[in-house]
Formats: sequence, structure tokens, C-alpha cells
Amino acid sequence: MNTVPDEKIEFKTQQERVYYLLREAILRGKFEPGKSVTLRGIASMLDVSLMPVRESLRRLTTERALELLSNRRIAVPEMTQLKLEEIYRIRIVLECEAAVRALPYIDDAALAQLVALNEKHNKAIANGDIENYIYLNFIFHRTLYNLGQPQVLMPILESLWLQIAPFMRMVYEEIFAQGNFSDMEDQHEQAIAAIIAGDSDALEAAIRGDMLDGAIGLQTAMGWPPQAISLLKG
Amino acid sequence: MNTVPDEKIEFKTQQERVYYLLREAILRGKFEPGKSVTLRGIASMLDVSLMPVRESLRRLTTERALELLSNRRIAVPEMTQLKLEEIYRIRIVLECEAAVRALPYIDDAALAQLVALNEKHNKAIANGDIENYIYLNFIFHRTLYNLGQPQVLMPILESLWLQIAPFMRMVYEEIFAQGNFSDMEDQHEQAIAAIIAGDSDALEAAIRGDMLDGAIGLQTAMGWPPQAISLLKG
DNA sequence: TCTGAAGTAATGTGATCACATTTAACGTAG
DNA sequence: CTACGTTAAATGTGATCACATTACTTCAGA
Repeated sequence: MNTVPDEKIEFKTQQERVYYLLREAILRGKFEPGKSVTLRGIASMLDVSLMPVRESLRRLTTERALELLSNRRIAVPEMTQLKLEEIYRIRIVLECEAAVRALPYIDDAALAQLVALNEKHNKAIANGDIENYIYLNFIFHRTLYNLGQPQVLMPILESLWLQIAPFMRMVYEEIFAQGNFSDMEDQHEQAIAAIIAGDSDALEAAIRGDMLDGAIGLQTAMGWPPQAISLLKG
Repeated sequence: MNTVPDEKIEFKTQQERVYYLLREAILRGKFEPGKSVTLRGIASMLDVSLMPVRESLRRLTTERALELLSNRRIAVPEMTQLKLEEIYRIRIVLECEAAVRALPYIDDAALAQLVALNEKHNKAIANGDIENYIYLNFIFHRTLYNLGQPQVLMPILESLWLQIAPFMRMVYEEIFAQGNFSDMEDQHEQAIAAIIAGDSDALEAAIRGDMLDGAIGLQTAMGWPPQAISLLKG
């Protein structure tokens, strides 16, 4: 089994390959917020012409992973308090929906895969491997939700993940520096327990808890007052 | 005041102009589901080279308004029962959120604009102008939600609208043919009443009712059993 | 040391061409 | 008239060049 489920995909076009390379780099937190990227820079880095890069960046800007500034420059968007709160309000409702939707389809093999992913996730913490930690978090969620075969939900969630990924590094660098992992409840563990118990409400609670932890972590890392993000209808 | 709020936008690039032209055409129901479009066809129609069209279609495929088939062809995606149900489950929660979010920001001028839009919307029914009817429906919702200045929600909703727009024509062609407009409750009217009353719950109910009417209309037009689409948590 | 202007390098956009793949058209054998 | 290869047209992708605009460097003056 591979660390990254879709790492060995064969791409039909260069544009597709470039897109997924950049996408994974973003989800690993390799892109610094506010920093700009250039067509020719990426093209020479990946040894392709401008065309595949142009179309890849067009996709990523459409997904709000990157931003076209008025200067005609392409950059990683900055985060604001309002934007972060909006993202997490949406994440909470949609990811709870996605998790509950997936629950009936989780068989033993899928459960084992989730457990294995969570182990690797925890191992990344132990190793201080921030990039893998950030990435494996998304992969855990994606693997879970994909079991419900969501055609419409999934692209929306991936877009939201791309928007917050560049800021995740700040959260965990701070936590690693201070060394206080104890505050971090393992909501993934609780989600797995809920799955085993077949408890839909507990699974939803675990996902919601995971979201809230993430939101609070980001807010404190940005130096903002960690105000609670309310669910729709309490 | 204009029928279409953003009709007279000056575009900085050709790609942007082509994108918004195609986008509006889709939202007007001008695109037939399953029908394929070609780069050169659109390019010659709009009198531009392939480049702006390529990037515009890349954007639209990323937003799921169009689809890249394995044959290397670009087409309007087909709808399925599962997909439609998924879209409307998401629309219900997100658009209720967007409406409630916008409510405190609706001043007299904004209210007047909404009323005017709704009048034009109703006038389009009377004139049998299906394309304007379809389009003005989206514009009404967008104008309402934009008052809350949603940065993250709005692109998601617009993507969902692009996905259902090509199928709206079927709904209203059937209704116009049968001439039974009486079944159509004017949920927009009720939304406006709720806004005037400042009643958040009533506004949410009106939006949810509008969504459910739309879902049922699409399901019956597609010849599917019009099963109720449940909200999250009942 | 700092400020500002002139010149240079770099950037995204648009256009054009070449190519592999796919689709459509055509004509021939049955 | 039908079925089936063969040829021709059309399609999305990739590469390269030109260009207007923006950003950076450099150097003069205070």
C-alpha cells in the first residue's frame, strides 16, 4: 500500500500531471501565503512549456487555490477572519453530511484503510513531518467521504481544503515548537470508534470536533481571537 | 437600472469576456445537456483565437458547468437522480445560510432592487420568455446573497447553478405547454415578505421552499419519481 | 544615506502552427 | 440495401513567438 492513494496515477495530458503536482504541493503546505508564482518558473521547474502550466493555474485559480491579482500576478491568497469563519461554517455542514453519507458504505477493508491512514497520520506527528501531517489529514477525510461516492460534494470540499492548506503549516509549526501535543484531541480516533459502533451521531460529532479544532488552531496561529464557529441551527 | 446587473462590465482580457458570455448563456439555459461544444466553434462564433476559449472552457469544466469526456470532447454533463439530489441537499443548506447571512444587510434600496427583480421575473413568465425566467431566478438569488458579501459561499453556489441551469428549460417548457402556473407558489414573494418582516426563520423557510419546488420540478421533468429531498437533521 | 527617475528584465495574454487521436464520410464488397 | 474498411476532416493538446504591461535594477542628485 502506498502512503498516497493516488500517487502512481498515469496522466493522459501534461496539463493534468502539472495540475496534480501543484495541487498536492499546495495540500502539503509547500506554498507560502501571499507568495506569487510564475508561469515560466513552474514551467522550467517541471520541464514543460507554458501551455500546460497556464491551464493548470487556470484550474487552480478557479478553485480559489490561487488568485489572479490586479497586477496580473498569480499568488497564494491571504486569509482573513471573515473568510476563515465562512470556510469553516461551510466545512462543518458539508463534511458532516459527507461523513454520514459515507457511513453505511464503510466495510472492513475501508475501515482498515482508515485506521492505517490514521496511524501514518500520527506517525507524521511523531516524526515532526509537518508536510505529511497536513497532507494525510486531508487524505483521511477524503478517503472517508469518497466511500459515499459524492460527485458534487467532493469537488467543493477539495476546493475548501486547497484554500486553507497554505495556512496549516503555521498551526503545526507553533505546536511543534511548543511541544504541547497533549491539547490535540485525536478526533480521527473518535471518528473511527463511531464508525465501528455504527453511530451516526457520534461520527458527526467527531467530524464537527475535528473542524472546530482546526478552526481554533488556525485562528490562534493567525493571532486572532479564537471565537467559536457556530453550526447552522445551533 | 439594468435587467442584468453585470451586463455592462468592461473586461480586461478576452478570456474573461468569453468566460462571462458562455457563463451567462449556460445560466439562460441555452446549452443543451449532452451536446458537445468545440474550441474552434466557439472561437469563430465570438471571433477570437483558440487561446481565450481554451482558458474559458478550462474554467467552466473546473466549475462542473462543462465536462471533458474521455473522447477528448467537451460537453454539457448529463444529470442523474443521485447527482440532482446531492445538488439540492447542498443548495438547501448553503442558500439558507447565505440568505440568513444577508438579512441584516438588506436596506431599503436593496429591498427595492429585489422587488424589481422579482417583478421582471414574473413578467418573464407572462411573456413566455423562458430564458429570461431561468436567468432572473438565479439573479434574484445572487443579488440577495451578495448583500451578505459571501466570499466563499458565492463561487460554490454559482457552480451549482451552472450545473442545473441546462435542465431548467425542460421544467418550464412543460409548465408553459400545460399552462398550469397556478401550482407554482411564488416563494420569492414570500422571501420578500419575510425580509420586510425581518423574520429570519420565515426567510429560511421561503428559500427552502423555493429549493424544494425546484427539485420537484426537475425530478418530474426528467421523468423521475419526485421524492422529497430531506434537509440535514430533518 | 535616502529619494526618485530612467532603463531593463520579467510577466501574463493572445495568436499561430504542428501533431496525435478521434470522428465522420465515402466507396466498395457482400 | 447493408456492412465494413479506408480515407479525409475535425478535435484537443502542446510548443513557440510577439506584445503590452508591470516589476525590478541602477544610478544620479540631494
